[in-house]
Amino acid sequence: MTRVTRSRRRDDDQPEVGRRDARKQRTRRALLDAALELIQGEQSFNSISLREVARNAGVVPTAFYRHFRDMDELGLALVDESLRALRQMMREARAATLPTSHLIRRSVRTYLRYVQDNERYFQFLAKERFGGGRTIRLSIRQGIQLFISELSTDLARWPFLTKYSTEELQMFSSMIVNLMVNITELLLDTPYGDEDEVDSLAELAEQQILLIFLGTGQWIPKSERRAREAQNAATPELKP
Amino acid sequence: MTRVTRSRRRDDDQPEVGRRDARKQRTRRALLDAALELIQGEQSFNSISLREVARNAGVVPTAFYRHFRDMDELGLALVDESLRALRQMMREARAATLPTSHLIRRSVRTYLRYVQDNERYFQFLAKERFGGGRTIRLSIRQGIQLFISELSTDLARWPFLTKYSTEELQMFSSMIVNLMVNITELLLDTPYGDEDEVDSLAELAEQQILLIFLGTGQWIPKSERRAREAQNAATPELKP
DNA sequence: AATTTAAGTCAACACCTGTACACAAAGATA
DNA sequence: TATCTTTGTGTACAGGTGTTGACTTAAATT
Repeated sequence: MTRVTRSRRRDDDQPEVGRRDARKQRTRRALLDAALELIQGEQSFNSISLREVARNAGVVPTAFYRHFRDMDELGLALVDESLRALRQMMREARAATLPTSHLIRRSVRTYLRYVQDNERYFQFLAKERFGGGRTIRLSIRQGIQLFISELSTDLARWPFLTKYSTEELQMFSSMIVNLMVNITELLLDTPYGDEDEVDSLAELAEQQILLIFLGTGQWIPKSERRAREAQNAATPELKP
Repeated sequence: MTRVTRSRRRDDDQPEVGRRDARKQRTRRALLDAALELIQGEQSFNSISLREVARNAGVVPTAFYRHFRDMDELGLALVDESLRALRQMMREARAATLPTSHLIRRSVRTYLRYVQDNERYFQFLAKERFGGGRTIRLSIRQGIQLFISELSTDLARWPFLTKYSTEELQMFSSMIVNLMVNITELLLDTPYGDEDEVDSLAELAEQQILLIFLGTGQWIPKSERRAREAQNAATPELKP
């Protein structure tokens, strides 16, 4: 019972462009948008129903199944979409090369602006990072881990960080990324258009990142630590 | 139509101890426990139903209303319970006074141990911090802010931090607390009993906290910054 | 001992949910 | 043009949901 009649679908994964597929993509988009909109108003992704999504997309419930097997699959599609958009933005942000302090300032500002412009996606990510099902949670965390790795390789190119192992650089990066995640989540709960609040959040982020860099300046690389261990305390000590 | 018949309830808020109230407290507890248990298995708080909670507590749905107006009220009770327990634990942890590095190590270890022992509460907090309704979200954030303030006043007593303003100390504290929140959320997703993973998480937390303290050692206090501004750059600069 | 109070039960309601199935319409294929 | 394929519709069902009101039962109060 193998399928003999082959449709015009080609073997490569290029998007279809027929009039019918255009229509399909349009309602698929409508479903995704409906879900995002409902998440903003409602509580979380798994407290909205398939019927609600369909209704909000102007489509009958059963039509939903033409696009997604169930709500989980739609959720995964949203994760993918959100992270893909974010990654592209970060790639653009890294294009510019500037002196350190300006680079921090600029990166933070453009990132926060981006979050504001794509609020719906970040609301979704923030809520599902821990609230969602296991698969969704894991794919979000995996996405964040990817950002940490990318930032890590960027840091490796900075002159005053070359002496550190990749493991150490990963730690520095993860602190910065986590810090930004935190700021993001604060930003999402500030009423839209409150530019003063956004400014102070940006300033806070800059200061926190700066503090971390100041810390790295004093951090004793793992490679050097052994030598000092012989005559000194085990862990790098604070200067009182 | 003021109520004339007064029950034996006294005006102070001491807990009642009658046989009937004992019974009431018992099923109230059963409801809270049922909710916590369901949250662990299910997705999030707002995807579990009143009937489920009642059923899981061995009680008929309508009995629920004798204890909580609706699920939101139960949610708030859970927030309160979770944070109250945590605060008490932190108070105990601060009791011991030890040299700096040992104090960090000890605090981190006992905290993580506590999280493991009260996993259900922290699961709930992590999931509802962003996934829940507005009131629950806010009361959780307010609770976290309280920890930041308490840590901040503790830091103020440390000799090498006395030169900083309360605002700056708040920033340091918030970084440490947020860092620990992050570690907590990682801990919650490690399978129970994997002590090696717990150990490496503890070590990671210690290193990150240490890095922040190293940063504070290089941080130029706001009070001194003005004097340097005259002849130097605006923000404290990195030594390359 | 008589009465009041309150925790828990029972049955019922109107509503919403996910999904199955048969069908209509229109684009794609032959 | 005739046939096949696919997207979306309509109907229907079994089950779960929050909330109601009138009830039992036992402890607390008088």
